[in-house]
Amino acid sequence: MLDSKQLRTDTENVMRNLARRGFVLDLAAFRTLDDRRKQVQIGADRVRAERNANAKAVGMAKGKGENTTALLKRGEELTVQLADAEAALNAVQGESDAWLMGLPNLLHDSVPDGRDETDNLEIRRHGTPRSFDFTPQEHADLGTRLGLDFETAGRISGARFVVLRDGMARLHRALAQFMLDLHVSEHGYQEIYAPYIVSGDALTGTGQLPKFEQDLFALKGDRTLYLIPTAEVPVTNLVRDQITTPERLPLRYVAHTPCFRSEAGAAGKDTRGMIRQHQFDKVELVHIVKPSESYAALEQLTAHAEEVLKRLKLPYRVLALCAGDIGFGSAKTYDLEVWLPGQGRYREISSCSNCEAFQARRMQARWRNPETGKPEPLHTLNGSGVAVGRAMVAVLENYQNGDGSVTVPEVLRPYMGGLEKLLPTDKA
RNA sequence: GGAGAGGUGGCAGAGCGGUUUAAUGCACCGGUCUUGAAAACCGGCGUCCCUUUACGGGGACCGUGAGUUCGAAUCUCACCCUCUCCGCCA
Repeated sequence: MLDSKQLRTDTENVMRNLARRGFVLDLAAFRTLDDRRKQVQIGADRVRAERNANAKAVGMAKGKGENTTALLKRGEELTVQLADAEAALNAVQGESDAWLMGLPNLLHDSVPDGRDETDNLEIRRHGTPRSFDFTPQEHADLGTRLGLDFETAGRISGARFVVLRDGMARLHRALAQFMLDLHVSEHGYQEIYAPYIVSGDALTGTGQLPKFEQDLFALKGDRTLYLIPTAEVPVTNLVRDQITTPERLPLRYVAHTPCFRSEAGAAGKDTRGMIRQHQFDKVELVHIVKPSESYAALEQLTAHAEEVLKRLKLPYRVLALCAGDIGFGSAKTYDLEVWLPGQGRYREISSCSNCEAFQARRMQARWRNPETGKPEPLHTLNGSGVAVGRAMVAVLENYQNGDGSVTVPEVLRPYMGGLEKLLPTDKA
């Protein structure tokens, strides 16, 4: 959510900024709506003030034993008037709020111009793609004899699910454990175990609702709950409705959770393999910081995610997403793309965003700024550190051998009982 | 699932239909005193919205939503959450 004061006083700049995303702010509609809201609110406040004064007068008159007939009659009139005024106010306010909730975040000045993913700006590369003396396979082909079982998953759950067996299941677990340990022991994060099912309010706080409901799995029940699409939702909401003292900042959280996405808009994309699933695991990093520190935090968070790939010795590059490709709630985003030899290209494995105050305003997450003495919105950041399923894809493709086996990356061996190689088998 | 208790400002905690629409304490900020600090004393101190150049003024908020009433933190109903006991259970 944008700052409504800024929207009113600095409308031209807000409009220009949003235009960089390709978002057209209907200035005239906003002004009309805002003026009407103001007028209706002033009217309702005035009626309510009179009603309050009248009610108080009734009390005083009764105390003195005076006749109250006229006052009571006036009170009845005012109550009717107030009901009308409040209904009008609720309608306008609702319209205004809905409109405000639908606006994306403002972009940071450093975000490059552009329309779509082809305009994203490469910032740096790390590692050199390995050269093979055989044609590297894609993970889905390579994995069939290693324990990646899409067929069985299809029978149980349908498309875009996977069953992992033996070495694959263990490798998957090892990756998550390794990442978690790195962030907790070396990067100083607090480990969080959080709910995988959340309320609509939590999702509104982080920005998935109301606009992106079609991407979520909703649960049937008396009240609507949702499966989390990312740990960002429960973990960022840890500070909702709180005023955090400055001494506690910055907060750095890490959580390993499954993520559930309906991928409603991705029909036909990446239908083969583990790249795009309805259910996948992710180790998520969240920073809650003072506004003045959020851009330093973004660099730090990104570096923490990169460290995972460095230790796994996976080649990757870092992109600054362009204005047209950046997410709804983010002011600036770096994507990490890992090299996949089977596909012969870099694929997204992490996305690190500074949401500035966008989420904090929606969820009333504040800190008391000692300079002003006032509660002010915090800045929130999140990033994958990293996606477990895609990391596994990257390990399989980069560490594959000509005989169909896969070498276990050194840093993962302690998590796999010292195992050095995953061997193919014909046993299902 | 059954029975009961309860959700009030950063925290604790009173108020249970009006005539101060939130007492009081702690914490916090400023001042007096002091070499300095503490204590004591004095004053200030919630969040959000609207309005005003400013001083100021108005409104909302006592878990959430609806209702009763001229008037609701206070009464009624529903829901959410917390705690205690019982049952079930990993």
